[in-house]
Amino acid sequence: MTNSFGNALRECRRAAKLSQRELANRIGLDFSYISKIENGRLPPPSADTIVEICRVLEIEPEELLALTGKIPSKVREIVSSSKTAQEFLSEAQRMGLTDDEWTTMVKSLRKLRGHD
Amino acid sequence: MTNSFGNALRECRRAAKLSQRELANRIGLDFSYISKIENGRLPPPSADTIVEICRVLEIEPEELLALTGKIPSKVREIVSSSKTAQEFLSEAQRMGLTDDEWTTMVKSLRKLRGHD
DNA sequence: TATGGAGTTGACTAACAACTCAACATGTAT
DNA sequence: ATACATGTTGAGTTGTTAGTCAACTCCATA
Repeated sequence: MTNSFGNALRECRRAAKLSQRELANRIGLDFSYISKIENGRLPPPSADTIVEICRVLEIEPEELLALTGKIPSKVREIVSSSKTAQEFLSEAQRMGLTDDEWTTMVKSLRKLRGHD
Repeated sequence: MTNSFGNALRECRRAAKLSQRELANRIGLDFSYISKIENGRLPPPSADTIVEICRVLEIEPEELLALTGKIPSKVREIVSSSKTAQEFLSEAQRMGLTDDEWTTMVKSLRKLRGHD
């Protein structure tokens, strides 16, 4: 529980068969930073960096992000720029949506346009 | 456009008939800080300070908070704790929802349960 | 046994956030 | 004219975020 992010990152990185150096190079970070994060010596990186890491590891960023309590800047942008989006989220918060209900909403979202 | 928060704050403060010094004193801030914020010389204060300001001015903090582009803590909580909620928002971001579409989503949200 | 790849650690830093302090300007009432 | 409340500004402070750099250690294999 103390270092769930670091542990998850290490697992994902190993699953992708990358060394700390390789991963770090592809994002443009110092490899020692990766090491410290994996060992919980430093807190998780910024949301944007997490997204970058996931891009390189070819995994979806949601799980790692959820472990950190951080919100990616793109998402923050829509949330803070659209009044209607805020309304939506306030309502969702008020209702206290379950995971299943969120999943239903994702489906509604996809039905909004023809299904791509 | 450039300084909506500062302008709104100034209006609210004047409506409450408080000087910058009075307002600042009641929160425990330096009055010159209020001045700079009102003039857009400094960015809006922290969310907590905004809430304090609103408490003193006897107004609801939502409007001023919304002007700052900061994510209200309620919303931040759901978004950061639920992987599915993040998935939803990432998808919404990817699709670039219009305001009308967000409104549709709010309706879907309400249909999710019987109408409370 | 030495060469190289992988990981760990301590010390340091640049940029930013959220302010304070001191000095000065301006407007108003006396 | 002056006294005082109010507002503005430049410069500096303190803490946090998100890392870097150089110096190690450990391990496999040629």
